[in-house]
Amino acid sequence: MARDNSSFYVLLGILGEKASSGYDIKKKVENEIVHYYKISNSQIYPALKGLLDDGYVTLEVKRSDGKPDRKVYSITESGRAIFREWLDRPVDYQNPGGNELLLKLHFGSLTDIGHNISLLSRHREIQAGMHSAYIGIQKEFFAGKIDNPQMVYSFITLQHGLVVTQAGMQWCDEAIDMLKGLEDRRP
Amino acid sequence: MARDNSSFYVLLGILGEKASSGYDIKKKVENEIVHYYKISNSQIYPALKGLLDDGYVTLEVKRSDGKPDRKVYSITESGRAIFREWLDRPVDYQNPGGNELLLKLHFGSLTDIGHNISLLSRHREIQAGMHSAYIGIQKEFFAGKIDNPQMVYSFITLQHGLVVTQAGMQWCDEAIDMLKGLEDRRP
DNA sequence: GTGTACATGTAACGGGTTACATGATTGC
DNA sequence: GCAATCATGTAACCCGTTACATGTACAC
Repeated sequence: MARDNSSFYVLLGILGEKASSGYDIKKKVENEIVHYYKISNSQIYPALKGLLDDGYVTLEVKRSDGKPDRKVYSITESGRAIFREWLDRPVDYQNPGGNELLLKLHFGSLTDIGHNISLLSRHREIQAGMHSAYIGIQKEFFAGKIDNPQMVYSFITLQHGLVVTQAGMQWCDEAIDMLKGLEDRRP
Repeated sequence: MARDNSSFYVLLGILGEKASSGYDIKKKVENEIVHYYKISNSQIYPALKGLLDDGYVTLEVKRSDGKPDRKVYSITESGRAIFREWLDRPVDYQNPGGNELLLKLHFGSLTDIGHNISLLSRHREIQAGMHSAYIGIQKEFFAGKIDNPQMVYSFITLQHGLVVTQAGMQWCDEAIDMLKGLEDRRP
């Protein structure tokens, strides 16, 4: 695949569930994945063309009178394979946005539970690492005095990091528990 | 200003505290603002040139033998004005990253406490709105059965939204309290 | 002699956004 | 008569990243 970003995989993931047109995909993202992912027409349509060129999808044009023609794309075996490969690859924490994990979990049922648990465990570790780093900085704050107006603002941004990483850890724990429950019931 | 993104304002904010070279700015961002902002050389150096052209900064070249020359930039009155104007402008929640609030709070001591409180209040409202939307979706989940493996993953991503917005609200409350404390002591 | 800190920059690329273009049908 | 929904797409732009280019001095 020429371009190797998450949007290609989102398309493949959606097409993996159901053959769809660009329009369908847009709607689906807007209705279901909105909260942590966005996609625009100028990404979707060229990307679909690219996927078609690479043989990851096939195209069928459906004519319907009254409404415009629909170009319905279906995933191929090689498309499924490359998508699965992406799903199973560890999350890239370098590139920003940070929603790649959410995206992969969204499609979590397309791989095995153990893999999703390990994605979450790794995320938990990273959050924990950041959290304890923030705790370290917080201790320095408390060692000095925090009455200085400039420091209050630094403290507030620090506090943000603390609260968010804390919440992230909590979320991971809950999610892992939930998946372990599933795993026990369906081994 | 030709380009109107946060990086320009970060530069102005840093220069507002102290006249610095591009190198100094890079270090400062790496040491102090890392957690929610990154900047690279290829942004800094052209941006400084742009600020100079627009008259928001002035340049003084300091020669030092042994080490390379330092190009030290100082903010001008018009630079301060435009920075202050940015600070006082409400956070743009459209553009992603979502760290503009953190950035503005980082420089919070350069505007008045009341303004920072209102930034935080607005943020709290937005978080609260999202949170209750998530609660609504969660109710739908509980109405049906969550045993379906596909739904577990949707539930997990939903849970992420819930936990994170919850934490965001908590953070806002703490921060607002802190700033109100300051306000009372220095009115 | 190897790496790190100091210091300034450019080129190419990549991914995403906004805005625009087109055009039929349905409901108010 | 106007807006919304269906449906596909392009062009321009913007912001940011990676990688590269160049060169000194000091510490190990």
